[in-house]
Amino acid sequence: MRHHNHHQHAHSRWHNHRALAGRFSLHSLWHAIGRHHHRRGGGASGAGPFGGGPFGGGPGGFGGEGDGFPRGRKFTSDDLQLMLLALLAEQPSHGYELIRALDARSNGFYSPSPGMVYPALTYLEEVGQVTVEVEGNRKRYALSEAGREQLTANRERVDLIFAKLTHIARKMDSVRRAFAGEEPADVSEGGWVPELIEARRALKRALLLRTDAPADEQRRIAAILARATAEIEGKTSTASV
DNA sequence: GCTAGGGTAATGGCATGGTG
DNA sequence: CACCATGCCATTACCCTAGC
Repeated sequence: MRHHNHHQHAHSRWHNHRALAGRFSLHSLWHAIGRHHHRRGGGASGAGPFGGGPFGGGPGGFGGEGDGFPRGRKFTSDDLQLMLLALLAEQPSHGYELIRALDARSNGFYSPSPGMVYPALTYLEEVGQVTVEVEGNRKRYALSEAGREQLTANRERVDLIFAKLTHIARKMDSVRRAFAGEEPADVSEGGWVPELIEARRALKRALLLRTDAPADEQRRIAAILARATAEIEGKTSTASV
């Protein structure tokens, strides 16, 4: 009800480590401002679904062919917020419940840590997209009107994210089975038929070989891909494999 | 002018503490 | 005893500066 005793215990521990830490207080940032916006000054790569992923310009070269399992960052906090909104739209719940929901939905692939979720919820509350109802010392979050609008505005994005989650979940499952030695890799790509997998691989290869293509050539390719995308979205029924 | 290295900032996860 | 919330620490990526 009215138990407000955070930040009491923190001092002792923080004091200890503080000596060797050349850093300064980042912690106050979270609940003070809510959340740090903008990644960095001129950050080039950033807002993708898999976001400023683990592989950027640093060590490790280019790793993810888009698939493979990024062990580090999975989703941007932007995307996380959208997912939270979507979940809350279905049913108001506590922060912990949301974590578990995400975890379940992705077959354990994506279980955002508390340190990520709670600040996100706090932020959403601050911008008025969710409302908080304190029940004892738990907080029940619910979607607000503004949140509903935000969700509607980004419906497409949300669907994409969840689709990706489902896709990964299936893949996860098949990998698990592979480890168990049950089935080889019949559906290793998450339920895609071999023809599709092969086609996608061929496409990647073709693109890689043209990594140095001049601008005109790149535009031509872009047009082709755009056309393909349109066609895919246009007639989802008959697979032209 | 280009490449390499170092430094700074941000994100994600883990650990601790508290309450029902 | 189990579950939830908060805070701190560690790791990773990006940008800037120095040297060749």
